[in-house]
Amino acid sequence: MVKSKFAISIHILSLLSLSDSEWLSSDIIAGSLNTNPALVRKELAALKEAGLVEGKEGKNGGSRLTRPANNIYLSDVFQIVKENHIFGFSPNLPNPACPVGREINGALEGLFDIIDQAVYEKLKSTTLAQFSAQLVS
Amino acid sequence: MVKSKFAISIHILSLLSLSDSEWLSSDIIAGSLNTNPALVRKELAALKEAGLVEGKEGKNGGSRLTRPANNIYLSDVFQIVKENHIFGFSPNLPNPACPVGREINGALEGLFDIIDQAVYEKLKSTTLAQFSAQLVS
DNA sequence: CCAAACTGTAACAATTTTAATAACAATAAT
DNA sequence: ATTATTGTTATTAAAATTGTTACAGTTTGG
Repeated sequence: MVKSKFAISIHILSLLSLSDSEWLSSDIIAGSLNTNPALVRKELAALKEAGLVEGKEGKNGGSRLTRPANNIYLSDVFQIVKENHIFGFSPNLPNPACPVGREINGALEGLFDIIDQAVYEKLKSTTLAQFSAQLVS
Repeated sequence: MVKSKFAISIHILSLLSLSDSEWLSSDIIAGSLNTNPALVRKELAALKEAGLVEGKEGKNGGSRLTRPANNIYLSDVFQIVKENHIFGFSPNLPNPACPVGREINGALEGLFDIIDQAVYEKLKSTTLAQFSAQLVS
């Protein structure tokens, strides 16, 4: 996973969640994130592909949630942005002539699956509505 | 956290755990990891600073565990290599003129602490001895 | 005591990953 | 028609990570 994708997606979704069904442009969102609209659209593309967000092209277009924020779990977001395990493997293939080198990645894979699952379960206990409510108190 | 540090440290510690109190050189360890001895020594430096490993300089020197592998928890390793949160923040400071931008990082910080803690607890349930035993079955 | 085998550490180079930017066709509103 | 906006691709720039080299300092064994 690209480390910061989760934070960026949560930020975007929080804005959409609080904008009350308005179409929000990538320009406005980029302003809050202090980044580039094209970057925001790339992130939005993933959220749209996953069905969490819908887009409207053309003038006065933008993005909005497809379902209420209290029906979106932070674990859903994790699942969307998660491309790899949270922990990474060593960049080089370990030495297969060594017993440890031969077996380590398989063992790590099993461990990493367990960790990913634990994070998923933890994130399942918070909805986007609960999270974004903190931001306007 | 540098993503792959955990995997590399676990690999090193597994080798030390299975080498039965012998001093293991960074050259041997690098051979199993298929990387450079200097890189291994850098990782070892962190493990030594944390008191998990001790080094012996000079000829026939090397590294070994300071305590039995069944008294080392994978959570100990996590704590050593973890420099930041598992999840990262967006690289830019969010816009403080936006209510969401102003509050988001604080809210994320709280969430990230919870996630780190969940991972820590999960890793606490496995010892280095249990992990490395899988590698030689 | 000397040569050899190590560690520990710093500095630097190379590579890879990530983020930023630019560009533009397509679409919709006014 | 003109303007605002998405969706997408390509490219450049920046940052992070990994690899490499070098060498002083420490032990061991002959």
